Amino acid sequence: MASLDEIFDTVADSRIFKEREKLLPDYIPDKLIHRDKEITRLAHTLAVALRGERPNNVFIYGLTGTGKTAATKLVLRKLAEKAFSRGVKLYVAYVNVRQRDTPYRVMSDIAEAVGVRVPFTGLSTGEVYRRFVLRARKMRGVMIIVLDEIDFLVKKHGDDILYKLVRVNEDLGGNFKVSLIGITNSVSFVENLDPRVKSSLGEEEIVFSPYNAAQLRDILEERAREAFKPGVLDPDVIPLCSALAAREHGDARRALDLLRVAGEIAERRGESRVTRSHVMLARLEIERDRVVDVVKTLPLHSKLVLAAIVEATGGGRRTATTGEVYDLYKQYVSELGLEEVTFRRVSGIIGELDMLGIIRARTVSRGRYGKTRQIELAADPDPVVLVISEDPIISRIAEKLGASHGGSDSV
DNA sequence: TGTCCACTGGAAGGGAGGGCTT
DNA sequence: AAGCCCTCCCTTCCAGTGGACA
Repeated sequence: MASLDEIFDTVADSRIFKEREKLLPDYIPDKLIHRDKEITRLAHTLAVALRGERPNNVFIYGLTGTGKTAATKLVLRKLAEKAFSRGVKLYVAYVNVRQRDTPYRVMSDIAEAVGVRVPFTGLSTGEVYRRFVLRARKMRGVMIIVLDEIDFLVKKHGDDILYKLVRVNEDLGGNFKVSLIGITNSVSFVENLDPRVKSSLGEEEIVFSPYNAAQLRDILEERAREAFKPGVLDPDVIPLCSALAAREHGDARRALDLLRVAGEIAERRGESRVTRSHVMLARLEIERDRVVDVVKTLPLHSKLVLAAIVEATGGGRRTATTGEVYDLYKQYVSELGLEEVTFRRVSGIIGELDMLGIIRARTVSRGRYGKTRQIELAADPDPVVLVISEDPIISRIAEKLGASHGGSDSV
């Protein structure tokens, strides 16, 4: 174990990083390579705001890590600077709808962007909207509202709020104009929108296609130049990160994460170069952290269902059905002296765990033997069991779990 | 060819816990 | 304090459903 002194010194006098922040997901460089076309398009569309006109609403499509958010933020940042220097009133509300996942929270963020203070609960969504409109009517200027990952909102809460926002200008008089940018990685969700919302939001559409491995390499090289000290990266590190990320539909964020975490691992070990093996370790560490984060925040019964899945699948060695999982779950619950949730709920929880990528559940029909889901563990069972055993209420059964899968298939 | 299993997945609603306004 | 409203987790009810089997 290194002494604290040593830890602080190795990090403070990093041999690896020059500016690690340049690899963080929220860092947006001044130039995004391989996205010139898209950025130009968006800039042209939004530029009319500088004349005080309302830009067309824009719909932006593209898979995760294709630069949609970064490009949008970049253009808006520059636009805001330009507006400021020209004395044009421009307001921007950026809302990530996955994090702010209710109509109420979305609406409060929008209201706060024009200076309306709203409590985080207690009001109706309609009231927040009314206050926003009241304030906005007294203002002049252009407002651009970005709804990132908009599909999440619609999936959970329908398109009522979009319908309202799309028509907000009718409530505003003429001095304050609102335009919307919707960002989504799901093309299919657009089909289910109210046709009026669809046509209004889609006044302009921009598609971000995935990066290929060569483009990812360019991006990483550019960023690595700023982030790392010269010469610390082994020559095959960037190609490896790009190749791994390209395999996952050209996700640049993923590639940057790999590179950053690989560097962090090298640094932690006090090594002076980043190698292939650091990248492979980074891959495991990233996945592990994700699993830990997700499982930690699960409600009690979801953890229990997950525990049941771990046991029913023998720590990921076989598949299990919903019925098997439910039986085990019931056992745990009675052992712990808790009340059980219904079958329907367990089925719902299984669906949620699938969405979170902790398990994979395929519905299959076994003919005479009914229709069920075939459930397999998608995550490494070790971190799952670890986190579950940290929950004071259920740690007792987690001990059994640890024994049952035995850590035999650990990393 | 129809039956029937073991579920799925949609819909509606409830109530606890939070916090607002008046 | 009363009266609302919101979110989260959950319940109840129920109409499907793919395909092995008789």
